[in-house]
This record gives sequence, C-alpha cells and structure tokens, in this order.
Amino acid sequence: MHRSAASHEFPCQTCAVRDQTICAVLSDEELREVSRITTAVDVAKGGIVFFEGDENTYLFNIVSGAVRLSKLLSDGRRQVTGFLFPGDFVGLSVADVYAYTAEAMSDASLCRFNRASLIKLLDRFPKLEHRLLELASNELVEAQAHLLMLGQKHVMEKISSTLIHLMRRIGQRYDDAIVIDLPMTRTDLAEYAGVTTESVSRCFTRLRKQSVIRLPTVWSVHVLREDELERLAGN
Amino acid sequence: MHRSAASHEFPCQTCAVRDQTICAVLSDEELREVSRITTAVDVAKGGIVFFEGDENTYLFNIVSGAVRLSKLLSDGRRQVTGFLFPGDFVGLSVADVYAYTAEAMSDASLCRFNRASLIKLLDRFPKLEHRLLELASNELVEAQAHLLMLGQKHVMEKISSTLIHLMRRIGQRYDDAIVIDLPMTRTDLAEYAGVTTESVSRCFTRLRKQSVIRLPTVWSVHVLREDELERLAGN
DNA sequence: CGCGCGTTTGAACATCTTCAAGGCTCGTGG
DNA sequence: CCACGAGCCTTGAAGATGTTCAAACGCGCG
Repeated sequence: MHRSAASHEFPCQTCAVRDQTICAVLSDEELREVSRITTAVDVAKGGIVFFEGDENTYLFNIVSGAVRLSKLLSDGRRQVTGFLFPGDFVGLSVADVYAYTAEAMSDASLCRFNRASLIKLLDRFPKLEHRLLELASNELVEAQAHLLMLGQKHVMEKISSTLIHLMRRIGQRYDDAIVIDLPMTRTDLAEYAGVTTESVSRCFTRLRKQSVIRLPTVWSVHVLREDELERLAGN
Repeated sequence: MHRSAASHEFPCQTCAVRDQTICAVLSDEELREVSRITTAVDVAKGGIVFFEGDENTYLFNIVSGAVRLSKLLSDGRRQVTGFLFPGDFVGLSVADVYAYTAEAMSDASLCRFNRASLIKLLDRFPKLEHRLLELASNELVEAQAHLLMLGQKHVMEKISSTLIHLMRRIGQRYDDAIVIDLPMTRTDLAEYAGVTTESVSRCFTRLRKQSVIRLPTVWSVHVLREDELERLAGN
C-alpha cells in the first residue's frame, strides 16, 4: 500500500489512488515525470469540473469525492451518463471539446493533467497509451450496458440495475448488508436511469417494503438481498 | 483513390476502405505487415459475425455491407447499440469476450484481424494503438449521445435523431433530398431508439405527412427538410 | 399468382409521468 | 440550544405518452 520515498520526494508518491487509474502502469521513475504535468485541484460540492463544449485542455483523475457526468438538452432535460469515484479517469476525448459536463457531487480532490503534455508523453510511454485504450474500452462496455438499461428496461429494473452498479463500485460489505453511501440526490439517480425522481422514490419504497433494501437515512442504502435485487434488475 | 502495386501485390492494396478505419494511419510498408494477420470474410444477410459472450479472438473491419450491434436481455428484449457501415471497426475490447452481438443486416464483406496478433503489432506500430484510442474515443462520444437520446427524448425526437444519425453516415445528397437507403428493418430501428416498431411506423407516417421526409419504398427515406428534422430531434 | 414477412393503422390499455401537497432533514441564525 | 426555513424526498391522484393487441395491407419472392 505505502511506498517509502526512494530519493527525492514528489507529489504522486503519496497519492491515494496511485495504484489505480492510468498511473498504475507506470514505474516510480515514469511517475515522477508524469507528476510534472499534474496539478492537485479541489472542487467543492456542486462545483463544476468542466462544461460540455468547453475546450478540452485538461484531463482529470478523481482522487477523492464523487463526480457526475451529464449531457443537456436545450430545454433542460439532463441525462447523467456516469458517476465517477476515486480512481476514475475523466476527460478523454479525441475532439478538442468536452462531450459532457462534469460536476462534483461532494467535495472532491482531483489530479489535473495538461492534455497537450499528456499526449506528448504518450509517445515516450506506450504503456500509458495502452492503459488509456484499456480504460476507454472499459468505459465503452459500461456505456453499452447503460444503453441496454435506458432503452429496454422498466422502471423497477432500471433502479435495481443502478443500485447494483453503485453497490459494485462503492458498496461496503458488512455482515448482514452491503452499504452504499449515496453522494447523489434522487434527481441524479433519476437522470442516470432515465426516469423521474418520483419513480426513483416509489421504487426505493417498494424495495424497502419487500426487504430487499433498508434505508436508514436518505443517503444510505443497505442492500439486504443481493440476489433478489439482481433478479429485479432484469438482464 | 487508387494505388498502383509498387512491388509485390498484397490484398490490402485493393481494399475499398483502405483510407479509412485503422489502416488509414499505416504506410504501405506497415500495411503489408498488417495484411498478414487479416483474412477476408463474407457474411450473408442475417448471418452472425460474433455473439455476445463469445471469446474475443477476432476484430473486424467492415469492408462492405451493414452490421448491427446489439445486446440481449434474458427475456428477449434487445437493444441495438449501433449500426456499422463500410470503414467501421468492431470488436475492440479489453475483456476476452465480446460485450455485444454483431449480425449482418445485408450481405457483408469483412476484414478479420487476429486479436492476439494485432495486439502484438501494437508494440511495433504505436501509431496503430493511437488510432485505436482515437476510434474508441469517438465511439464513446457517440454512445453518450445515444444515452441522452434513450434516456431523455420522446418518441418523435428519438426517431428524428436516429434518421439524422443515419443521414450523416450513409445519406446521399441529391438536388432535392438526402437519400437514405435503409439496410435495417423497422424493428432494428425501434430497438436502436428504444421504442416499438409501431412507434417507428407512426413517426415515419407523421414525418411523411408533414413533408419532412418522403418514403418512395419501405427501404428508402428521402429527407426533404433537414432543418425541420433537426428541430424535431430535440437537442 | 399466391403466400409470407414486414409494415401500417386503429383502438384499448398500461406504465410512467405530471401535478400537487405534505413531510423530513439539515443548516442557519437568533 | 432551539426555532425556522429551504431544499429534498415521499406519497397520492389524475393524466398523457407510448405500448400492446389485433387486423389489414403491401411488397417481394418463389
């Protein structure tokens, strides 16, 4: 887990997500170089990381906190395309503008990469480009599962699927339940699942009454029957 | 457009999509090497290229014809995640199984790459890996637009968006209209847009009655008023 | 020419949304 | 420390959009 400072100190050495995301494939020596093009950035809850359409000058690693990705329609309808957590990487694009908006759902600390500099580094570190391709491929697989959910599933299946997704990513296993601490509102969940907030609420209530989940507080979901949730998710 | 055989002949030289897809970034010399790991494959209309869950041993370039990508739910509901046309590349995945099924909507000829061999080539041709990342990024942007459509748009907006998408990809501009020759059924379109075939039909009829499109045959859409279609698509 | 598949159209129906109101929670300020 | 207010969540009832079910049509192919 922890690495002792070999020679000179550099910021990435103490990074909490050092062994995840794109940096995982780099040696200490290489990481030292990458650290030169990064800046630590803090974003307060509700703050904007970048807007859809903004010039793509930075890429980000989530170090702590949670980030919401979304796309807007002109009349205000919003689709949340993804929830990001520590270790996730965001901003990858071949176009020179961001294709979606990124906002902090909780206070978050990010590691900001200069895009032009990172692209230059790719020539010298093919491993890094390989890693980016890996990440993009994984995102693609996730996006396709999301498409299936949005296009074909019923409300209850959507909410169950969404809970399973969050459970896998940020759920903490306890004796009797898997605990999900939600950093997002019901509206965020609704916009991720392509339903209304009221529908999210009603599904949560139904799941609670069926003892599939517990809701100690509004921001905490305890999954009691994973198998049943899985069944309700369709697939 | 055409290249004369410089020295020894090799299959890729006469490839119709030589200047597109992943091969576009390769020199003649490099292309010659790549050609060693490829095989020409023909798939008849309705035939399977690969199944979701199959071991991912090949990647494909569409040379001619049209291919449908889709994911299935256990009860048979299907989400079409994409339509592929000449020049498109398919099969990219970091996992060792395909995440979706690929089927030919018309007689198609494909260029098949051995995955393991291609991955080996990436080390020697970083340009190729860069190109793959570029393709994956573009697919990601497309997927996100698709998510927005499936999650937030109304039926008419979905169908209009789908038509615009097809128009941009395979539409042919004439004096008075942009002609789309549809290789897919109404069901395919429905499963792409996350609606029923009946809804597709009703939207087509409404668009026709409003003179936004013409339907000379069931398989041909003439877009008469691009701006109006754009407006109906939402965004 | 006739059969079959895919498409179109209509009418009934269901799911999910919309609209409305009330409640809970948390943060703020007295 | 408690009271108050704003924002978010929940719940109910009415309503609308899109689906389901059913039937007829039309085009292409044998």
